[in-house]
Amino acid sequence: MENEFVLFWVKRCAQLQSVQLMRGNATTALPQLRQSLLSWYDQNRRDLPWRKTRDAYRVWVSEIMLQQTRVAAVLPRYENFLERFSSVEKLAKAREASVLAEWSGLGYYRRARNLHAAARVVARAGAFPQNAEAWRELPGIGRYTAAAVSSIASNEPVAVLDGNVERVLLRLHGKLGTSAQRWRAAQKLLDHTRPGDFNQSMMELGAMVCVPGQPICSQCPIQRFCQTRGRGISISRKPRQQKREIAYCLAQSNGSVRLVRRPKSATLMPSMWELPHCAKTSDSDTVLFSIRHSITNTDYTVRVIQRGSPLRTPGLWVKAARAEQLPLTGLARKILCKAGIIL
DNA sequence: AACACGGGGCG
DNA sequence: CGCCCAGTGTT
Repeated sequence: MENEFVLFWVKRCAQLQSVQLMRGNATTALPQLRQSLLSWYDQNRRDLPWRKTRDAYRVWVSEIMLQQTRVAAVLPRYENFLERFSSVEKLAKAREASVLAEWSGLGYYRRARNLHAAARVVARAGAFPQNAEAWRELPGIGRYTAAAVSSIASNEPVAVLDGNVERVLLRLHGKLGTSAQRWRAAQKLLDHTRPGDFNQSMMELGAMVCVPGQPICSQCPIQRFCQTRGRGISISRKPRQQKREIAYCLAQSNGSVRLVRRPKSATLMPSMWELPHCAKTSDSDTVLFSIRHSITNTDYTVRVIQRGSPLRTPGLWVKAARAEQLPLTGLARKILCKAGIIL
């Protein structure tokens, strides 16, 4: 009886706090929300390699890699990259082709080019930018990444807004305003004592609990403050994937493979290496294997062809060991791996 | 505000 | 095989 009475008041207070939060005059609910989220994060956060450090360079590299890219895809590549380019000075001194080769398969290669160019700026300056506004001036660093790096590495109280945070905000408040309003909402929520952890806790919540599709509200630490609590709030869909077919030639000889370099002027993956295209096939050609490769909104079915007649293919003969060090496109790497030519 | 830019995982 | 994920820079 007494327990029920207490429970009633706990719920009642939660309701009142939620209302206050929604109306924006909420000075009591906000600290509790922050505390709940941070406690949850402390106990449930995934043990990711970039969370073991607050080193600006390492945080920076992780944020660039994680742009538009899943954690699972970054995981096997992050440590390798940092081993190869162990400091911002080392990265600055490297050739762009080496950086691209290490990035091969991660996609959005402009990220790697910008990271490299920015490393040269930082190395020349002799110091990392000291706040988000300064980070923002480097190529490849937009508003999100500047806030992420600065809050995590330097505890600057500046909020991040990415797809995860937007989804959390949408469900928490039941609506999403304009872009400017979203940034303000995120900033208003931010915990100023632990800004880096708070930012990560918002993104972690979006990734693990407040997921796209059906959120797992039973596990949500801020359910009490949430306006929607799992009621059908979702983000609009993307356009369908187009299907296309394409063929490449796989020509081998004496431990070498035929490769072509994309034009420097190409819009897509300039200067990177791939297999020669196979425009048309003859009866003597063999389909070694087919693989799927999906890029943005195009879903490719790729046939890998071995020429029956010794047709002249463009490109250069490249030793297998050498090919591995080239900036290969993800697809080229995938084909060479599947053919057993590289690892 | 719209578009271009890669690639992988899941069922 | 269909479906899902989400920052930066340019126009």
